[in-house]
Amino acid sequence: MPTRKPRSSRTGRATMADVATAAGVSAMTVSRALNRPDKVSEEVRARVAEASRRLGFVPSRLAAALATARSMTVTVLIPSLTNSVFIDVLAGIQETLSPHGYQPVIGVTGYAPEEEERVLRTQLASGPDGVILTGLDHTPATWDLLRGLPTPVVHTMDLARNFAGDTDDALTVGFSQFDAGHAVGRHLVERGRRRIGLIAGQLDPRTRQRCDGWRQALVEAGLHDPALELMVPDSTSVALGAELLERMLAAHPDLDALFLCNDDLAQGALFHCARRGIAVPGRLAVAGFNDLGGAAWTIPPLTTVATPRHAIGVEAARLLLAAINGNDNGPRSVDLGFRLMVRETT
Amino acid sequence: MPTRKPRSSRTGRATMADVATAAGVSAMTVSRALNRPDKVSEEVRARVAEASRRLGFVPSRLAAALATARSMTVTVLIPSLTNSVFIDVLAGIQETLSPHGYQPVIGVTGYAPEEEERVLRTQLASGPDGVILTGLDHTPATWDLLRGLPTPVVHTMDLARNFAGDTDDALTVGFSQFDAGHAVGRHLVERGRRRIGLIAGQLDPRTRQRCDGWRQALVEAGLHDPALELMVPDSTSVALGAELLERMLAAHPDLDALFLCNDDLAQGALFHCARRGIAVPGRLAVAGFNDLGGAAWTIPPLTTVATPRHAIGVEAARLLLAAINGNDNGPRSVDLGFRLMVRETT
DNA sequence: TGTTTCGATGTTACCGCTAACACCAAAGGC
DNA sequence: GCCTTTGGTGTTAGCGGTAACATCGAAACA
Repeated sequence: MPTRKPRSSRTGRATMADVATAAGVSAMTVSRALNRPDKVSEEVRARVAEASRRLGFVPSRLAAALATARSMTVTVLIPSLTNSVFIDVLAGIQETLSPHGYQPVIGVTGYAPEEEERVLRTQLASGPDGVILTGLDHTPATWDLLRGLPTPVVHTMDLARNFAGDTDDALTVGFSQFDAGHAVGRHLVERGRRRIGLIAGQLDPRTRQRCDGWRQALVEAGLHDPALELMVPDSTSVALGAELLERMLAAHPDLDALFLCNDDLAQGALFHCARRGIAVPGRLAVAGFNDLGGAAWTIPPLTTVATPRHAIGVEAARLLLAAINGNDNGPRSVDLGFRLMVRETT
Repeated sequence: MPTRKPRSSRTGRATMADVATAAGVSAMTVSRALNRPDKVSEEVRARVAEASRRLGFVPSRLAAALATARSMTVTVLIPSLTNSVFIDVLAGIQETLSPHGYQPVIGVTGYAPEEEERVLRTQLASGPDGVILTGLDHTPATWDLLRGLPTPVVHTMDLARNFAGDTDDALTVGFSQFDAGHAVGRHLVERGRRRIGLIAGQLDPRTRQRCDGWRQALVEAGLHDPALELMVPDSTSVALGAELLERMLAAHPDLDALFLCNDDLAQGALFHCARRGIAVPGRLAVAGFNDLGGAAWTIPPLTTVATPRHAIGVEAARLLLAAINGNDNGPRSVDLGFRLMVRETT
């Protein structure tokens, strides 16, 4: 009867104890050899490495996490996976956390604070070392949860000072959506436009802030006409942009400028103009938002607002890492600004 | 002196033992009340629920995972976060796994099999209950790792039968990249084009298969000219498409049709044509690949190949869930096909 | 009425790792 | 030469759950 290898684990995988036996040392020494090599003699280190390799040992992060109370994961909650804005933020987060051994774990909230609360609850069960959220509009229960957390929390895409609620002195990384919207409004005004409209979809708080900023700029110029605002809850798309512009022009043929709260809407609007022979910017000026991939490559190239999405992810992750490591003396709120990209549609 | 609440945990959070004490039962009963309510009397169930709520108890998934050897996580490895193709797949996976309580954990491989191996290694340390990979081109060591896994593995975006290596009878979900490329090539030939070029970036194995299919179609028609192939390793973008088309036209002004291996390249090509006054499809036919968001909204609308990205994610997750639950008698390879979207650029 | 059955609950022993402390031999100080 | 330091290693206990088995009272049965 052949002796079986002493793979003790239920999963059939080698455990630290197996490696210890094979290397003729204790489990603790194996742990040290792997995690704090300087604490172990060179000879033993080599024996452990060899045994470990031979058995194909993969240390269980689960067990380590349980023992050390550090999971090396970070919960990241975003509204949607299909909106490239959040994916860019996520990419920045992932690139920054990864080299430090932290694993982002993604939750999708569908733009709904209640769903966010639910997802956060389930994610907290796996004991993340930090949390990154989108926006500051959370349910009261979510704020309670966050307050009770022993780990740091960073909010992105918005700034505490722009939020109309108690933010608990939270860590925030973003830019002023209001100011960005305002800048677009003012730009259209300065271009001499008088009948300036607004089209928005996906009415999350950030979109609303942009709209508020735009409205404010128009009010300041004495040009605001509520009839020229078309806001729908549907998620944005090129098709929606074309459709909404058509509706708006039917009702207000005198429209001479338009702010669309996301570039895909703007792209749809440009398409509609091309199809209908509406001169851009001759008869209608068009501005978008976000400076997504193709914005510089529409015809004519789209005026829009470049938002620092990737940088927000990077900075949020940095702030979080600092907080995890106990550096709580850095900035609590980081404003990464935005840039109005004036191209040829205005 | 006020008595402190018996929060035993290091993290300050309530543990199951705390809830047990509060409810006047044993920890095991709490566990049962939460996980198998039918095994517990209604009265105790209520007491546990109440105590649990009062203490804000969140059961530690880590501890549960360690005890049950089920982490309820699935490792998902994708080449890039910024390519929307993989995000669409990911969204399908996430939507499908989530209702079953499984949490996708994402790893980014940067299109490099060696990096994939490295990322996989670190991810396996957290004991996922399943693995979903992109493509079938893995390092030998990766294949070894996968073979040794006690959990199921699904490969996406490709089909075992199209792969020129040993796939170990792996579970695969995808479509034939080769056939899709071939369909585009044949379509351009059938439109009567004679000087048909190819532009490709991001030369991963799937892109290469598309190119191979296209080439085969041209060879079959006796129209293949290697000089009309322009393949670069850079990642694709609208800007790159415009630039590469300019280069190709400079060298081959007689070009009358072009297949670009991704829609963003095609969009750039269309932009270049508009700028240079090149009639599409009059003088030059253009076809893209993937049917990304704006493809139907270019001017003119882009002929491209619609790929079932979301469905691939959904189906991959389904297959994986079935395998996790021991249903190994389903299909091992799922071909979700593709659709040639003939619009106005060809 | 005594025995069996069964549903509800408790006990024990881990899962795989690491913190904290114990231990021990060799090196260093006086 | 004796006592302290020190570097290397082992031991013990426990992280927060759960599987498996033990227990026990009441209902069901003979």
